[in-house]
Amino acid sequence: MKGGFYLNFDESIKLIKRGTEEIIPFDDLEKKIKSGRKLNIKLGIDPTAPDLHLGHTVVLSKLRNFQDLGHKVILIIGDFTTLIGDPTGKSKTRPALNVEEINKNAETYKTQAFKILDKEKTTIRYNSEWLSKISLEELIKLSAKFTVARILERETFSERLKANEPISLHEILYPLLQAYDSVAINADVELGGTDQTFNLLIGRDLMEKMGLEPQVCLTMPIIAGLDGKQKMSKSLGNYVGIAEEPNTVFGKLMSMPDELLRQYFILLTDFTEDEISMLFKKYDNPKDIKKILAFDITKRYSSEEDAIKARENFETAFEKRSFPEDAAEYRWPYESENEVWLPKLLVDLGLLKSTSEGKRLLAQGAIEINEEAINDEKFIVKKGSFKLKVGRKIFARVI
RNA sequence: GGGGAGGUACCCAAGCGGCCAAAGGGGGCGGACUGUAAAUCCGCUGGCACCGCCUUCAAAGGUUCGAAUCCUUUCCUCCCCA
Repeated sequence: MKGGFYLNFDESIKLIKRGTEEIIPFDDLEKKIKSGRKLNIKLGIDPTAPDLHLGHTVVLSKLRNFQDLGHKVILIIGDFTTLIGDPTGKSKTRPALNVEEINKNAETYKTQAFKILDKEKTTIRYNSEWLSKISLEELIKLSAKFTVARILERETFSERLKANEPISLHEILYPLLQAYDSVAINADVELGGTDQTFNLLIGRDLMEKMGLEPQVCLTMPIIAGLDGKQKMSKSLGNYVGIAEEPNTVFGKLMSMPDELLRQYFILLTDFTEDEISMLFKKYDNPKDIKKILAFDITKRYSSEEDAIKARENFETAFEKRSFPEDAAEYRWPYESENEVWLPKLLVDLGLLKSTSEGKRLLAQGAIEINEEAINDEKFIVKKGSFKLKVGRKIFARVI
């Protein structure tokens, strides 16, 4: 996996195909690979969501495959297109971001993406570089190459139309601009999730219309989030971020639905199909397989040491339901007060949002101090060191 | 440009002068049960030292003892016609 290596044609194709949803058209990909050229592999990045989650890694890992085969990856930061915001999957128009936010997000993105990509083999471009220079005349000529019907046939738009939801005029330009990126860098292959199929195809179309060798569109499945139903996304809260605490990553993965196990293995790890099948044969309890998955992914984005700790933490906190050794430590947050209403303390420690919530949890017997449930809504805590458990997931040592 | 329908809590959606901190569903959280999860059952779900007070029903004003509900203006969305 690490570093470049040589594979013959069939092996290369096999590596590229693993886990993909569609390659359009597959023949063109074969031709391009056969040519022996160093290919331009494009991925467009939306700088609105700085925190990468496992959903993003699916595509990034595929890019990494291309890098390992010696090709050139070009990440395009959509600093210009973000003025529009990709309408894909959105029922609402997005607010535009300002320059500082975009730059900050792009930086965060880069640091996280290089956990997967080979920095040396990655080129980063900002699409304002060429898009901001397009004149109105050029834009008109560009948009003349596509019909309204063609653009509106896309699901996102047609659904919104049907549902009487708004579509702003500028949103329909988005696919065109993304397509223009492909022209600007002369892409050979563009990657994306299946939700990007339409945009990728428009890129292919435009390249052809402008006399370039059209790009191959390669789509990866969109992985379902921890709820097992909707796609993984930060706004839905069903995500596992790669920069999250090892304990969190491990814990979240352990709470995913069983049905997703196989898919996660294929798209998020390097286990081969055979190895995965072996695991399923070897273990009866999906929990054990999940632990292997959680361990592998935690290790991938943190370290082996962290992964071991996270696994231990999980075992003590959830399997044995005892208090984890390395629970986060918190200092008594007051200078003069030596005792305080418990919900107030929880808020001041940043563990809860409101005292009302704390009061509710108390009423539900969800808060424990030194492993003893507190049921008194008016409970006063005294300064000193103690173990605090709130609900199932929050553990803290107050000192 | 003309006519009509709308904007309610995280989301969908009731309410159309007081009994509304606002039905119902979804989601989330907690408890039970488990394999950690799913499914199921029960409970909670604006804030505040909290049997009371404070801020919420697109925004700003107004009517009223009293407004999410009535009036005015503004902003936003959809539909039909041109």
